[in-house]
This record gives sequence, C-alpha cells and structure tokens, in this order.
Amino acid sequence: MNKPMMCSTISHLLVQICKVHRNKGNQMLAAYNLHAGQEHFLAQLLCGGQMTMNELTENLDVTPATVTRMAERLEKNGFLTREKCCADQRVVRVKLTEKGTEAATEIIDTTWNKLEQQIVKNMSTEEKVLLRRLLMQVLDNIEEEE
Amino acid sequence: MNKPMMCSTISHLLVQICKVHRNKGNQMLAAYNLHAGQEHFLAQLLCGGQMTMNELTENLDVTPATVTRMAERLEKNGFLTREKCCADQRVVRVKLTEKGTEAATEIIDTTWNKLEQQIVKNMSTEEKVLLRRLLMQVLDNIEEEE
DNA sequence: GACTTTTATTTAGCCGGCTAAATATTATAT
DNA sequence: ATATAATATTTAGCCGGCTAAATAAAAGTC
Repeated sequence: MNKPMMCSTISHLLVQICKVHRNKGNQMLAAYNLHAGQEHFLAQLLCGGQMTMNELTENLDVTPATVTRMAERLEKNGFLTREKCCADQRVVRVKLTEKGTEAATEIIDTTWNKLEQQIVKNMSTEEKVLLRRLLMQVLDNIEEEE
Repeated sequence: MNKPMMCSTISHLLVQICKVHRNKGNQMLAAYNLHAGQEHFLAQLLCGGQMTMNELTENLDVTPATVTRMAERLEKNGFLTREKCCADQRVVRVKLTEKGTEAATEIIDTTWNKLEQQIVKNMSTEEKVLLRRLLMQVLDNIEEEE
C-alpha cells in the first residue's frame, strides 16, 4: 500500500507548489545575490520609500523578528541602510541604497513578472480570474478561527 | 504610492496562503509536540511501513539533508527509530515506534482532514475540482524549465 | 586484487518563518 | 517627579527548506 492518498489533497498541492515556487524564486534571484522573500522586502521599500521596521512588519505580514534578521542581512549585503529616528529613538528607519533601488527595480519588472506569467501560462483569462478568486477564498478559509 | 500592486499577484497569494497554512498546521500539531511538515513524514511511514532514507527523500520530494535532520529530530522525540540495513550497510531503515504510529494515525484522520476541509469550506464540488485542476496546472507550469 | 565510479547518508552552513523573552524608549497615570 | 504601562526592536533558539562538500560502502572495471 504505497502512494498514500494524501498526495492529491489540496493541502499537499499547496505545500508542493509553495516549495517549487520558492526554489524557482531562489534560482532566479541568485544572479542578484538575493533569496526568495527578500525581493518582496525590497519591493516594499521601493514602493513606500523609507519605512520603519514596524511598517515593514505590517506590510510584509511577518513577525518583527523576521524583519530584523532580514534587514540585518540585506544591510550587510549593501541593499539598504538602517538608522534610528531622531524624534523617537525607538524607531528605526530603513531605506534602500542605490544598489538596493536598482536591484529592486530590475527584479520587479523582469524576474518577478516573468515568474508571475509562467505560473498562469496557458490559462485563459477566465481561468486566471477564477484561480485568483478561489485562492483568495482559500486564504480566507484558513485564516478564520475554527 | 503605498500598497504595491504585487499584493494581488498569484505569486503573492500563494506565498501568503502557504505561510498561513503552515502556521495553522503548527498550531494544530502543537498538541502532539510536532511541527508542520513532520505529519507528512510520519504519514509516509504509516502508509509505506518501514522505509529507507532514500525512499523517504523521493516520496517526500525533499533533499536528503532535510530528511536526515527531520529523522534525527523525530527519532529524538521518540516517533521513529533508525537502523542500518544488514544487507547493504549504506542504507538506513526507518520505522515508526508505537508512539509514532499512534500519533500519525490520529493526526491523519482528525487534524489533517479537518484542515483539508477547512481549506475548501463553502466551495461547491465543481469549484473544488476546478481548484485542484488549476493548482496542478500551476505546479506543472512552475516545474517546467523556462 | 587494486582503482575508480556510483550510491546512500551525513555534516556544515545559509535562508525565511515562528515564539518567547529581553531592551530601550516614549507615553500615561498617580 | 516617580512609577507604571505601552510601543518598537532585538536576541536567542527552534523548524523546514536548500546547496555543497564529506564519508562510507557497494558495484564496476582493468
């Protein structure tokens, strides 16, 4: 009795897709010396200008601890800078460096879009719309309290 | 210009779903002292009986390194045992302990199914079928070489 | 039989994610 | 003014994932 039935569950499919998606992202971002997830971080800063750690935490929908470690690494690699705010010494203002701005810009309108198109390749417009709607519904369903 | 347009991409939705899904899994498995991902590992062993590391690697579709570390932790916590095969001293045979068998069984037909149902809650049968079809297509699309 | 290749696992190290607890600084209340 | 509460970040430590390199044992080759 090999090949368990769970392989065909939506859960399993989602986990599988997520993994392959991340690997693909890593592979595509390797040229920039970045990892999957970091592009979202940079994109956020590109769109919003300089931001506080707290704003990043909220916009990326991730824990503060994660933001701190990511910012640390991205700063170490020269993509951004962090400095304490004068007004409120608790808050840290983060902003992209030139290198970070260039990378983010380039990644968004090449790598990122390419991956997005590849995902829904060979789907009709109706299917794309439907897929997004169903995914949003899935997200809602999981987020709900039981 | 806040709220970047990327928030509505399929990519972003998938990443988001994956994250929430994992957190929900962690939360549900906490009672068993397990983490999301480990239930799949145990389920595999429950279905296939004792298996080699290599078989686990293939069935879980994960790297050998990941299987080694997971097996290490699951063994440490008493869910499974590992021992070298007599015939071929390279291969390691892994099998569930009583504790592991019980946990896996219980998790599969409660926690796991509950989460699966929650995901597609309030969807019609057609929608479910369609969602699965579209997800499989997405998986294919990402896996392809570009 | 000795040398090389293939196969199975492990080790080390990096990433993003999380939780829980520690810090530091500002705001509030008494 | 002092004590307390709220807010913003960081630190430490655990997880699953990956890559690359190391180890060990079996299979081939000459």
